[in-house]
Parts: sequence; structure tokens; C-alpha cells
Amino acid sequence: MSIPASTRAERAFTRAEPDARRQSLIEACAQVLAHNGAAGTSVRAIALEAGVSPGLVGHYFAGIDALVAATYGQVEAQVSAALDSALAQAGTDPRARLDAYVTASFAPPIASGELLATWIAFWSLVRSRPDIARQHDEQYARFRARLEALLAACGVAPARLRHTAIAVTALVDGLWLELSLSPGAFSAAEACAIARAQLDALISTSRSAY
Amino acid sequence: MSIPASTRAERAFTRAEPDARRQSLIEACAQVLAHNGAAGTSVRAIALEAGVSPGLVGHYFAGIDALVAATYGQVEAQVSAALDSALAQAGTDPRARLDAYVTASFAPPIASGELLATWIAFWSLVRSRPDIARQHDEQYARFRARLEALLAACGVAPARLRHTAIAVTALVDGLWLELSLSPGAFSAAEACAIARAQLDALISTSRSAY
DNA sequence: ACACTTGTTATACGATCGTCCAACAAGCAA
DNA sequence: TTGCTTGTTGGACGATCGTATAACAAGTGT
Repeated sequence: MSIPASTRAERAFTRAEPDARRQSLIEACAQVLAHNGAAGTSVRAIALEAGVSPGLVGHYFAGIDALVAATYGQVEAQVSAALDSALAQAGTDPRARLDAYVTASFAPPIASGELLATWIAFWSLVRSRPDIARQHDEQYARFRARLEALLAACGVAPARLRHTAIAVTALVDGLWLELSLSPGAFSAAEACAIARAQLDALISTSRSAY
Repeated sequence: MSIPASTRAERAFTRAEPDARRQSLIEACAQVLAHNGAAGTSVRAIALEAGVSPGLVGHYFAGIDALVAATYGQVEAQVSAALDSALAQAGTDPRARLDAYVTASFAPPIASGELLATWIAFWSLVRSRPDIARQHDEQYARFRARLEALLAACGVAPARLRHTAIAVTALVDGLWLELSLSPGAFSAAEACAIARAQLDALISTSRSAY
């Protein structure tokens, strides 16, 4: 009844470096999240996307939550790298650097409906899983700290640094979220213009507080 | 084998007004979303919470997505009512009304980790379901339109009205989101202060554009 | 009192879920 | 070669999912 092994045309077994396999599972998870949404993201779908048997997911990750968390971590690293790249191309003028850092969030690969699915899936775990809440807090703190440095270089008063960074982070997050959720409401170019205008207003008033 | 009907001690059957039943299912859905998160929200869990048999959910809603959408609609109505109430208590000064409208988003019942679960569950449906995307767009447009009216009363130039409203909406959304996701990052009072400062900056610069 | 409508229950059904595990394949050491 | 370690497979397992449906309970009109 069973098919003899000799008739197998496909190579179903390929061994990979553990790190590479982990990486491919993370990428498959991101793909499935982007295509099927959070509700349609299952171990089987991810394994299928990665071209791997379902059992292997459990071999590398404690559960699907851990895989989603790892995927979010990788997405965050990519976003961070994109911001770094924007910063590197911005030259030395403090204000230009700040603008580049902020507006990079509204261009690919950061502003993308596909990334949003990963973010939402991650957010849905924050409230119930303390470890994931900590991961989120760390990512948020990191983003804000870098923003504070850029703002300080633009002459924002130290006493206002914290609140200004929170404000800019909220603005960027809000614009990015809406841009990803419904691209028709306003354009990426508008988001950049809005953010720049807001930065103008914030920096001038904050500088006057010296 | 079967238990005679006469031995049933509990009254398992209670008929309700269709609207009241719909309402109770929506409230149960919100409860389950708040307690179990989006992943733990199933037809059975909702029916159990509402004290009703699972089949009844299908009798009132086409599917669980429709119930989530209805729940989001109700939450949005509650938020809108809370904002109206804040506006009603704000008096007649345009700037005070704007402040009240904006900062109300950072106080109960709007700023709440429980509400966040409903929002996230709804967001996760936006990308794949056009009808839900439309519902989201309408809600967003409604909020922004009211904000535009309040900003216009504060002297914001008409040409800047649209961008200013988008900016304030993004700021409020970003602050609200972070406040709900990780209450430890900053306090509600800080969010209010940040929003007020931002409004100051926006209105003064926008007024100067006359 | 009677049939009729309709909200509601309880259950059954097939599909899919996450997890587990014995068998297997490849590389490595001896 | 032989044995051992380990990445990998593929299917089994029980649980839970959304949905469909027949039986039932309470009004309602006649």
C-alpha cells in the first residue's frame, strides 16, 4: 500500500544550519501574517510557507507566540536598520538628520500594510504576556532614546526632551498607523509634510524655553 | 437514557427583545475581547459570557467578524459620547473646548487596556475585509471632521485645517495607543500636558500663516 | 383551545487547531 | 565501515473551532 521510497522524486529532507532555519521560519511567519492576517496565521500555514513540516516549528520555537515575538523582533531590527540608513544619508545638519529619521517611517519598507499585520499580531499579545510587554517597552524606549538625542542636537531644552520625544513618537506612530491602515486618507508625502511642520513648531517653542 | 424534561430545575430558556439580545451579545464580545484577547475570542466564549447557547450568535450575526465589527461600532459610539460629554462640560472658550476634546482621550473610559483589545481585533480585519475598512475610514473621517471644526474655532487657517487635524489625530492616537499598551511609559497626565503643548505650538504657527 | 410564528437550545458535524512522537536521513566520530 | 547525534518528517492525538440543524419553549392571533 505504501509508496516505496525509491519512487520519491522530490527531496523532502534537507538539513539546514539552525540559525538559517530559524531565520527562514521567521520570514515565513512574516509572509503568512502579511497574507493571511493574524487570524489565519497557524503553525501549519507557516510550515507550508517555509517548505517545511509542521513539527519543525515546535522544534525551534516554544509556541506560535514565541515565533510571532521573534518575527516582531526581526521586523524591528529591519526598521531600525532602515532608520539608520536614512540617518547615514542625511549628512550632518541636525535638523536634516531629525527630518530624515522621522520621515523615513512613512516610506517603504517601513510604511507597509504588510508590516502592519506583524505589528498588530504582536500588540495583541502585549496585554496577556509579560515577557512580550517587556519586549515592546524596550523597543519603544530605544526608539524614543534615539529621538531624544536627535532632538537635543536641534536645540531642544533638556527639560523638555522627554515630553518632546514622546510627542514626536506618538505623532509618527499615529501617522504610520493610519497610513498603513487606510492609505487613502492621506498620502505618504502629506505625512512627511505634516511631521516636518510639527517638528518646526515643536523645536521653535521648545527652544524658546531656554 | 435521556433526562425527562420534568427534572430540569433551571430555566434555560428566556426570550428577549431582539435588540436587547443583540446588545447583550455585543457587550459579551467586548468582555471576552478584554479578558481573553483577540486570539481567545470565539463564538463559544462569547455565548458563555452572554449566558446563551452558541448557536444564538449565528442567529444574530453573520459571523464572528460581523460581531467584532458591531462591537467596534458600539465602542466607537461610547467613545464619541464620552467626547461629547467632555465637550459639553468645557464651556464656550474655543481653546478650552479643543483641550477638553483632545485630553478626554487619555482618561477613562476611553484610555483603557480593555478597549484596546477591541481596537486591535478590529484593526486586524481592516486589511482583508473591504466593508470593515470602510467602517474604519468613516470613523476616522468623523473624528477628524469634528477636530477640524474645533480647530477652525481656534483660528487655524482654513488652508492648514486638514493637515492640522491629521496631525492632532495622529498625536492623540499615538499617545492613546502607547498609554493603553504600556501604561508605565508615561502617565495620562503627561499625555494631556504633551497634547496641550503640541496644540499650543500648532495653533500659534498655524495662525501666523494668515 | 388551537395552530402558528419565532427566539432559543442542544447537539452533531467536518475542519482545523497546537502539540506530540516514533521513524527516518544525513553528517560526524571512531 | 559502524555507531551516534541531531535536524527533520509525517502522521496521530485530543481539543476547539465555526456552522448547521432538529427539537423545543414561549408568545400571538384566531
